[in-house]
Amino acid sequence: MPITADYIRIADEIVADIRAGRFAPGAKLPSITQLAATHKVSPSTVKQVYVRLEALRVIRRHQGKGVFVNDPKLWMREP
Amino acid sequence: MPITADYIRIADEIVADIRAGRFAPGAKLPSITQLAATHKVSPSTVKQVYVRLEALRVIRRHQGKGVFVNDPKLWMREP
DNA sequence: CCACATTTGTCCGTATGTATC
DNA sequence: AGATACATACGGACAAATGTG
Repeated sequence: MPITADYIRIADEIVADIRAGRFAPGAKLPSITQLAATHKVSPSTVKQVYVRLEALRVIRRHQGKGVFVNDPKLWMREP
Repeated sequence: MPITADYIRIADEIVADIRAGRFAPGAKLPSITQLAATHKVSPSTVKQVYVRLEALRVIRRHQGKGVFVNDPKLWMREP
């Protein structure tokens, strides 16, 4: 049974949170520092989470402002 | 005109290479060390390239073997 | 306008582990 | 056994954008 990497697990949790409505489209996600603290990982790891979610178009990163949830219509898809 | 980050520029070049047929589906991409050398960036930056391309499903990373091109049908799309 | 704190952006270097050849 | 290659995580350094006072 493979253990999932932190940066993928955390990314998946954020996607699940969005799908569950715990983060609305346009909402600001926790800062890198905060997320690192709550998940007990380094800021570098959280940055990688956000790089991944940005590639998936789940979020937009905005330097100096924060990280924001994209409209799910932009990224939701089957499979 | 904003300058693009290395890890995005390199990722885009690889996608362009695939679209142009310079890398066929299933082909093995250059190793991280090689790609870092030819682009004059650090291995860390190339890893970030591959994390991004994996999220976009352009490639599969296979520990100990290499990085391979996915079938474009898996990831090509109109935005 | 300026100073400051906060936040993300990018890149680098290192350490350790695991898989493959 | 040894070499090669990717996997993950961490830490640091500096830049750039933003907001506040």
